[in-house]
Amino acid sequence: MHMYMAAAAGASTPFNFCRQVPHADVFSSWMARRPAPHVGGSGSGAAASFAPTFGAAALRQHLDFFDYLSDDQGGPPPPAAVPGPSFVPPPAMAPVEPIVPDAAAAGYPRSVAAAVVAGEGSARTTDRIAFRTRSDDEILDDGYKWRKYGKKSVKNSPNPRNYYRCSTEGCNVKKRVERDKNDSRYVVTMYEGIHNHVCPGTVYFAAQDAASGRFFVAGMHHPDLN
DNA sequence: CGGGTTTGACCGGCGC
DNA sequence: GCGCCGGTCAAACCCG
Repeated sequence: MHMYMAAAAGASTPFNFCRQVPHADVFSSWMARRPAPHVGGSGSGAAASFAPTFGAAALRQHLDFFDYLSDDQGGPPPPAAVPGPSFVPPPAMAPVEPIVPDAAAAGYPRSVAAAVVAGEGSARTTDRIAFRTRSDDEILDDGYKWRKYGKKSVKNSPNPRNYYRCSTEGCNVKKRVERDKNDSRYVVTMYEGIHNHVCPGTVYFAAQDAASGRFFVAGMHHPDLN
């Protein structure tokens, strides 16, 4: 029999959240509904790896907050696809607003957005994801450490847009945060890139070998909970 | 003193 | 070519 213990250490999380925060269920619900090719340029790995970290329980929490991004016109089309025939939205899941490709939603140059809309994966050079949460606090604690490098007022919006970069050396993940111009109760967050480092504060579970008594890293998730 | 924030300047893409 | 706009830079500043 193994004895498990938690060790404070980093863990390689493929996408941008490494901590279960009140906002995370929004992200995961969105990930579950989102067609994989839009999630990351390298494929569906991000979605597949992310889902176990934020499970069904998370999906059932914090229902009053929302879901997902809006585009600059505020009238995105309905979701084009739902990944996997077996996916069933949790009964209490908050209504999900229509999904549009994140590049278009994030206000990227029209050429890039159009390429993403058209499914031209080669046109994009980074992974981008955007979503919207109802929050008084614009800074959601996603477990990573961010450094603000810019603030800009954007046209047609009364709210400024803030620019953040991952503080970890060598990691060029960025995020933009701004209040929804149509409803300032909501915060629109857009991530760009994949962290290339472990997440500060993520818990590893270590296991002890009964024979030798030695500890070893068993993974990010408690084996009994897998 | 080191690291993060602020903020005006600068730059490049895009539309006209 | 010009102007607008979004994104980034970097110096000054702030804070623990």
